[in-house]
Amino acid sequence: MTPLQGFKEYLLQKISLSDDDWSVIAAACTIRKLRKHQYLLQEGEYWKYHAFVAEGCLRRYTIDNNGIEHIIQFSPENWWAGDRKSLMENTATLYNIDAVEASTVILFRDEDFQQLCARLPVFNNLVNHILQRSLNASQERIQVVISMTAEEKYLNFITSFPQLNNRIPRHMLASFLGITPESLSRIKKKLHGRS
Amino acid sequence: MTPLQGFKEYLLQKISLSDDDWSVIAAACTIRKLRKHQYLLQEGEYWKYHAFVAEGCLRRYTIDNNGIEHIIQFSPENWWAGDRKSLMENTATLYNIDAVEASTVILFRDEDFQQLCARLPVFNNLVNHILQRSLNASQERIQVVISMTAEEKYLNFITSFPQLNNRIPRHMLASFLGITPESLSRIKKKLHGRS
DNA sequence: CGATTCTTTGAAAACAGTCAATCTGTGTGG
DNA sequence: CCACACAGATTGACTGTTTTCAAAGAATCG
Repeated sequence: MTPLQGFKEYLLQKISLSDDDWSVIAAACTIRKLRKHQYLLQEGEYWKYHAFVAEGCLRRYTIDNNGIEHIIQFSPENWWAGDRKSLMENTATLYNIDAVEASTVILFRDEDFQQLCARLPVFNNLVNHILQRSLNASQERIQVVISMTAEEKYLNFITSFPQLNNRIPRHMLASFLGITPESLSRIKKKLHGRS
Repeated sequence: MTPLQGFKEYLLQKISLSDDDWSVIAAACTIRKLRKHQYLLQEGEYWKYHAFVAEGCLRRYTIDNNGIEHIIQFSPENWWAGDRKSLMENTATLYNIDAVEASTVILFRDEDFQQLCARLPVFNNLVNHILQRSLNASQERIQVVISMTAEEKYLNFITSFPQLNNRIPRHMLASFLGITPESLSRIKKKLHGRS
């Protein structure tokens, strides 16, 4: 299945589209392949797109003064990525986004995306819906990180995102959970006995 | 200034509205006064509104198995409150929302709110804009809690939200930062010397 | 292979949490 | 108006968790 077909299926799962609607959308799509570790966005740049992850997995993170990465979010296939803040406010982004695995993203220039929203109300609704879902997910994550111990956060992750657990290097999982790789290693040892 | 006038000013700061537009909006408003500690929403209930905080300050929090409160968010005047997840998915809410101070909120029933969005595109845009801002704020908060020590989180809070610092009891600030009241007390002592 | 990066392990130190007691301020009822 | 009760805030001693630093094993990639 091509990335575009994947995106079409994703859309059809959520909303109903005529063939015409789809051609309008498809016309605005740009496909970009990313190799593992390749940047989609780097701190200081200006983000101008909306990005749908068709294949692979991206991460969004910051780097602190000590050079430590802090992963805000993973975006596996069928999720969206980007930095709406940079886009909305036309400011330099504070985040880095790169590919955890070789990935394929579908890019929309913001102008095209806004036109799609204006032209296809159903598309606009979907966008809002996704925004709300993102906000919900974000707030659940806040609750997790302010209320749980390292071990609880790990357990919560492997039950909430079992499919991601195997795809992501441990040090990135540690960074996502807000703990050190050493701590994560010890927690795993304690829980699973080995490996 | 009445709560409704406050809301009107808030809107006019962000979007332009004709008098007719405003009367349509005002017609959908319900005003609710909350005493300190009074609930707007309690875990297990179904949330059906959109709520604008005109005066005072609300908090949204969960209570864990040990009976400890974890504050996800404060909503002072000119912010929105509620639980979109419960609203969207028609599920029992996982959160509690109550008044930190005596407060006034403006409530919109969801049906009315949707009608406003459909009827006034400019209102719909504002809602999206707020949603995006909320998401940005949420993600900044995630970064703070996964990357900073207790002391850094406290310092970040008092510089980012100086106006809130004086209005909120210390134990609630501790809960918001994800630390214990005792730890917060010691951090303050260390930093400010006293009080 | 060989080099780099990732992961694990160990020991020590820093950090934050717990429990219990004391102190403070506020508000209420006698 | 005072005294008391109560919730919130602070302090101290202790415990437990997590980090740090250093090193040794895996795994991965060119």
